[in-house]
Amino acid sequence: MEREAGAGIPPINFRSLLCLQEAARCGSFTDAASEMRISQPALSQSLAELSKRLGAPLFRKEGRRRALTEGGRRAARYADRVIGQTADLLLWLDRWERGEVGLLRVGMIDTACLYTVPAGLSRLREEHSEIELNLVVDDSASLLSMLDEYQLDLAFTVGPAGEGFDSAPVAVEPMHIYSPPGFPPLEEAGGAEEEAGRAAPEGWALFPAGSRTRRMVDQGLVRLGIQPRAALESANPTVLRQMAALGYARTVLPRQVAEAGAAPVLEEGPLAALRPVEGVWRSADGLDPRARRLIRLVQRESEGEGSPTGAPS
Amino acid sequence: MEREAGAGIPPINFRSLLCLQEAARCGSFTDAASEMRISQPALSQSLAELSKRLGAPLFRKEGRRRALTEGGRRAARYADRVIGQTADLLLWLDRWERGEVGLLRVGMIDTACLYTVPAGLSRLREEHSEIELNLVVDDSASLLSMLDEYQLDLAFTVGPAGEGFDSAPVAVEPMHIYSPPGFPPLEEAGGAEEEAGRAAPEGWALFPAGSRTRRMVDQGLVRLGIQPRAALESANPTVLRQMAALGYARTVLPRQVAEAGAAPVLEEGPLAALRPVEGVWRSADGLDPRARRLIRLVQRESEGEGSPTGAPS
DNA sequence: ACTGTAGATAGGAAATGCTTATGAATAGAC
DNA sequence: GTCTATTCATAAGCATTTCCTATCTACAGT
Repeated sequence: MEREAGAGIPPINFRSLLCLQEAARCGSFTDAASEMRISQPALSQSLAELSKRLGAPLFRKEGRRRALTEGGRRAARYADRVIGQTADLLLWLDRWERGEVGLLRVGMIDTACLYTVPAGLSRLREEHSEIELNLVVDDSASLLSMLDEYQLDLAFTVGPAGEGFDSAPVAVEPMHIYSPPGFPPLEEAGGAEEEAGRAAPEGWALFPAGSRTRRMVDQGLVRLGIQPRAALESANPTVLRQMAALGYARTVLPRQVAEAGAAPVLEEGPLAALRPVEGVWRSADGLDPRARRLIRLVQRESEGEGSPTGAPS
Repeated sequence: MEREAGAGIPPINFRSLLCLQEAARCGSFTDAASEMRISQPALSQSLAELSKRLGAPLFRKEGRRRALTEGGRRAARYADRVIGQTADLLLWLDRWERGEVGLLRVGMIDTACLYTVPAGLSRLREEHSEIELNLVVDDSASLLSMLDEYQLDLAFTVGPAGEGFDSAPVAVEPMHIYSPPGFPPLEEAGGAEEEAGRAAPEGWALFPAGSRTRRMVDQGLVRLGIQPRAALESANPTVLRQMAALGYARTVLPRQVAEAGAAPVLEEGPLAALRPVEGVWRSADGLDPRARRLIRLVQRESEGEGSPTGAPS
């Protein structure tokens, strides 16, 4: 047998609970009705209905007034509780709608987590400590699929987002070619593999094949007349910087990443790509209010550094 | 300004909360509707109304199904709570109507408290420990006025109860004249005040003038040709017995009282009155279910001792 | 007995809720 | 790709509920 949850519960209307609460408080139907801005017969009937549905008398005649029975007192306490809980729920839902409370699940690519987003995230936690945050760091493609599967509410990824998503730009990261100190000039790196005096560079340290950034970088390098061979692949830009810094390979990095490390300093070459970082969400559901708040804060905090060119819808 | 308690709370119907609960449980509107034995559009509309009234979206489209939003989950938890509390209330009210729980305020005259009622009271506490008892012992007139003022639900008093009250008999107490051991024969007590050899009785130890029992006793004594002079008045029958036992006066007592004491034993004279003890309640409100239970138990327990001749209505 | 007050009842209008029939969007099969 | 089944939304009609105004009954105080 199925559990018959809630079976046999009569159709009670909240108005009738308010009537009961007010009548209990006022000790008079007439006063309670005028407090509630409804007519006396309406309140009277409402209470009669409630009594019938609860299956017990809530009032007894006492002179020409009506006094609560014991069951009535119990029902009134119940009404107080329920109305209180309802008021709480309404308040919470209102704040939820405004984006002041609730859960926000955010996905970010590495550089967003390292540079673009954290300032805004801090501001959000300062200004709205009741927003619960869930953070995930992964590559753009994974984040977008998590977004699509409702495991995230917002993702900061490399644009463009594509079908089914809306987005707002939060930063544009200039990606330059970076070479280890003392590497031969870049022009020769494209064709001549053998170099006199010291070991020629084996290849490039690059984002993984198939990633959005890698595609972007490949195209940029091709435009520069370079056909790179990937000697090392990593989704972690810090790893790429480290490899370059150790002299194993050239790489292509967002400038913030390249400049972030301690010495040794990499030599900045030409611009290979402009990587747009966007806040992305499912267009079907619209932008979560908490997500909108975060995007705004991220944009404000990164003003001047990246180039936020549009506001979230 | 008045406190605007519960203002702005929309008219929510419990059906819609049940819909939400069921939809959350089933994960499907169609299934939830069939569980609730209503049509799918009814449930769908009910939820749409609820969402509108709460002012927040409870579901989002996810494929061709609808999934709870965070607000929806919160609202569903709220619905669970409210429905649970409602079920509790309904259960309690039902048991209250059946007289299995609740408060019972009982008033009793002394002898009822001492002899007639306690056995029934014990049974009631054994069988229905959830009935909260409030006991008052006083004279019949006081008890009836407390009953009238809604300070009692039931009173065991000397009948008849009178206008505005209903009653059920629970016992009839034979009240005999009791004389101290060695007192002169009763015939002489009426007229001759002086007696040879020892001090004649000063008079009678009687219930207070104005009390129901006193009136009853006075009439009985008159019928026996006795015009009693009250040497001592007390509402406490044990006091009367004690005075008689000490040889100060004759008295008229319910037999149970007279026989209850330790030695010395009083000499039982003729029957002066038959005092009816009744369970009494306000006719306007009908008999409280708990009171009915107690009356039944008192009648059953006193079977053979008193003479219960009728059942409570 | 007269009067004012508290609540109940009656009749009608508006809102709410339910039903069946149908439409739109989606997932899965072919 | 098209076809089909499924899931929910929408529409139209009817029943119920809820509220109003007007009136009535019961009671308390004079």
